Amino acid sequence: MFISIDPASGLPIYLQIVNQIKTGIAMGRLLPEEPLPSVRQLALELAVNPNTVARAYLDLEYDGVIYKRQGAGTFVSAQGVEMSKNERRKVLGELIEKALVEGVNLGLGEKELRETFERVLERIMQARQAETVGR
Amino acid sequence: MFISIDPASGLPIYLQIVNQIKTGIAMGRLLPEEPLPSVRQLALELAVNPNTVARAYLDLEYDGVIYKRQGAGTFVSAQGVEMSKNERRKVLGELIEKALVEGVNLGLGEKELRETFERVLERIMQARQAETVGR
DNA sequence: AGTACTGTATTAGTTGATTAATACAGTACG
DNA sequence: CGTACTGTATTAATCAACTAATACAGTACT
Repeated sequence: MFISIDPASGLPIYLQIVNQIKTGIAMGRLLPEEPLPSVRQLALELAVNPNTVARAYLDLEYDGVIYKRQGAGTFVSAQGVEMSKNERRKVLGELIEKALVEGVNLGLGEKELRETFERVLERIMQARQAETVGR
Repeated sequence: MFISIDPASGLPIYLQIVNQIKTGIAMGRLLPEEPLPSVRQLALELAVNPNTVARAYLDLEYDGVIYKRQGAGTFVSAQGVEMSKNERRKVLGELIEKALVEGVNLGLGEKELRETFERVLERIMQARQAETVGR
């Protein structure tokens, strides 16, 4: 697995797991229906209590990006967020606003904000395509 | 003052203050060198301990968006973040990545991501211009 | 100088988040 | 059917975040 914990990060372990898995899915490194490591397996690998991993998986399930089947394991969802498109746009809008407010207060101009956005978007989209092509 | 606290928000009071002031500055509702309400005044208004407001102001000062002068009060900085442009882009990039990862996992496509970004950016830029023109 | 305003420091109480130990319960599959 | 794997529940310890009470210290301004 590609997950690594940084004890000095200050961010709770379970959130580090959540973030990295979310990023992995968004980047296409984890494809729909692909199994995640079992709670125990990942816990062992990260030298962490199984409950901590379970907590991360719980969050991810709540967000709809993974699903679980007792005895079988945990899997990446196939794009199944039960939210209206408007709600999803609202959530996204708030996160983008947060980023832009920060950017403006850092003294960055409209052009730089656009450039940074494009750069990040391109990177994500290219990563996704590279992954979905290779399998 | 335009700040309002939502006790049910879950977000700490001091962070609600920080966010709203940052947004206010980014939107141009608060202009450089403009004074903020005193710690006591805002605390009274929000029915909150002065230290809570002070804590918010401390964060804002650390981020460089305000500065304080004993006896005189607290003021909006004039774009004074001491960070290289590269560092600032990195910070912004991380926040945008976070937003985009979330957006992708919500099932939004490239087009919708762009649209949402443009919508939010336009809103901020227009607000800024409206404010800076009116004074 | 004195009064009334600024922000600051100290201390302490409360609460919730985080993680872990450990024991439980359900499913796969030889 | 039983063993070995899944995830789950319970409980508890620890720690840090948050907020408040209260007292302190510096500046403005008449």
